[in-house]
Amino acid sequence: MKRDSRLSGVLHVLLHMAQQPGTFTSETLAKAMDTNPVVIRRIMAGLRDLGYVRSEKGHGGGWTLACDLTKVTLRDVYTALGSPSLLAMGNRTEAPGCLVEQAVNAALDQAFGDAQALLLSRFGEVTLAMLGDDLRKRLGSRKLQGMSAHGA
Amino acid sequence: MKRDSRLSGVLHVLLHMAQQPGTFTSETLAKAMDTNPVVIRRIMAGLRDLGYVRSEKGHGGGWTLACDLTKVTLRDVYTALGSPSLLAMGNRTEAPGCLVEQAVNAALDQAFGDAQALLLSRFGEVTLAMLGDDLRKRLGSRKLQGMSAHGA
DNA sequence: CCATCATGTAACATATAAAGTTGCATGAAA
DNA sequence: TTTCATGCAACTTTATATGTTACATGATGG
Repeated sequence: MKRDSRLSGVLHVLLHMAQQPGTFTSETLAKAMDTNPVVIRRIMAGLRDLGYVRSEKGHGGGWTLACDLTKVTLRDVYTALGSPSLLAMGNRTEAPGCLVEQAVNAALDQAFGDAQALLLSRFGEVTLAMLGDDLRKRLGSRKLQGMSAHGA
Repeated sequence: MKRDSRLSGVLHVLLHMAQQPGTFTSETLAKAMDTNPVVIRRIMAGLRDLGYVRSEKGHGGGWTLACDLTKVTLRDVYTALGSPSLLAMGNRTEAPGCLVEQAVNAALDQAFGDAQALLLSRFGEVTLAMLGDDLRKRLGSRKLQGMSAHGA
């Protein structure tokens, strides 16, 4: 399966925006992420609907942060993306008539459920502000070497 | 992403075989699983290479179990499949130059790593024999209703 | 009012990986 | 030597994330 990197992508966008106040166009963000503006709008749509960011059209328009970064967790962002499936593996058949399959599903579902719960729990423990703090640390040590955030 | 059901599938096959001694052709197993014989051979190849099952050609040939079901865990089976990726999500870019991306990756990798470790650990706790026991329980209660393993 | 800018969205194209299918080679048994 | 079964390569199909194009919508500045 192709790995889903939307969560990674949207966090990257949010963290970039958190680095300085103001509005950012999809094109600006897309360039920083080396992707297409439409992709930015796509992954941001859910966040807008939930009020974490705002978007405005026309001159001077673009995206702005509209939430308390200390309150929004990775889990909130994940939910805003529509809670895409976390696991690459699944049951061959859901609700099978075959008892053998039922036994297999029961065993796997147990493990899958635990892993999903753990992931969501971890996501819930990390706020965007924490990511920003970590980033500032990285920026600090990098600045000592005279390099920028995107530096080679 | 399309969900990988090979682990589910191969466990189904093994559990079917464990229900009665003897050899099973790929075609027989494929019919029970409602799939193609080549798919069976494909998902069984790794298990054969590791000695968990044997395959023989020609008249009377087919697949036979060749392991102690109390010793082989779901993790062993997973490994035999080639340890396919467990998570549906991943980082947008591995080893990025962008510090923002590095911060995002660090946070996600933590959660992803924990979830993977938990899954592997759970897999390691469940043997094929345990699956068989669970299946027998299910068969028992179903028999009281006059139904077979595949019965609708 | 209108030209410009930016988002919103649909539609289409591409990439990747699992699952299914076909064809044939290999080898064992009757 | 015919039949049966696996081994395997190559191809098709399907699903999904990602990328791209085109155009509608609406806001701003002239």
